Amino acid sequence: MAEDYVELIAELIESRGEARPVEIAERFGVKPPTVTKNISRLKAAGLVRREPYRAIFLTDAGRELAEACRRRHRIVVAFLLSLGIDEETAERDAEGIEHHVSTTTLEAFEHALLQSESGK
Amino acid sequence: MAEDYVELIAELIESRGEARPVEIAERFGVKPPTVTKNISRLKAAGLVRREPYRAIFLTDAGRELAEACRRRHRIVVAFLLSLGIDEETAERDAEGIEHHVSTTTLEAFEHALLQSESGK
DNA sequence: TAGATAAGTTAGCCGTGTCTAACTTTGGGA
DNA sequence: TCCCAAAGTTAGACACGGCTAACTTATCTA
Ligand SMILES: [Mn+2]
Ligand SMILES: [Mn+2]
Ligand SMILES: [Mn+2]
Ligand SMILES: [Mn+2]
Repeated sequence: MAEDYVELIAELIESRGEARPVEIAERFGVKPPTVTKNISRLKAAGLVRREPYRAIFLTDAGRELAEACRRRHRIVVAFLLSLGIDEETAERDAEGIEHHVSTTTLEAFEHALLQSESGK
Repeated sequence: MAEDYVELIAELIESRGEARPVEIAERFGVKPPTVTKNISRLKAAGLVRREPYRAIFLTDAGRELAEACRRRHRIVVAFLLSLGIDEETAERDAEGIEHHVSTTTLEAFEHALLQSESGK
């Protein structure tokens, strides 16, 4: 869960300028109290900094995790697309697959990606 | 959870002749009470048939699910192996990835597998 | 500069999946 | 045959991630 949250928070800060619980709730298809509770857990885990009723910020640890997750996400999606899978499905499946891809497998995906690009 | 359980149960019945909670607990690295509770849930879901203190059997629905899962598992592992990933990692990652692979993606994996075989 | 409305939180519930401690049943060997 | 160790179950606890209902805070607008 933490991974998806910090990833989204980083994206919201980048695109909207700030990360707000409403947006998070909408994107995850979840109700606001669920977001409140999960953000508290992220805060307890030291990934997020925030005061009640205000926007959400990432700590250094949170930002690092977010970057790693976003990179991994992009690689998994690109890899699935390179297999000829449609964008809709690639995006949806990647959202689950990304959390189970070891460094080894991620590297294999990157390598295969390079191959498919050169052979295009 | 159900998917991993019926998969293992089918494998144990095939190899050992019967599926016993101890074995399941060991394979999943979980304690016996956890298995008891989860088996109850499988029974409630109509995937498993069983009386207390006896071996576990799959219902028709359970057997069908198990077959689908085992097939999907094999394809995901074979696909990862075809990428040059070591068996250890392929098996471990597949165990998580399999639950997030749509039919579309599974077919893409199969297709890529055929390509890699012909191009070997 | 109020309200009204939107956003956010709190409290309390639920199901899942895990655990430990303590109990019961089963089945094989003396 | 009977007893004991292994297998299995029950009870009760906990964390996670979801929900609704009800409340509080912030903000925008008339
Ligand atoms: Mn994800
Ligand atoms: Mn993602
Ligand atoms: Mn699995
Ligand atoms: Mn599997």
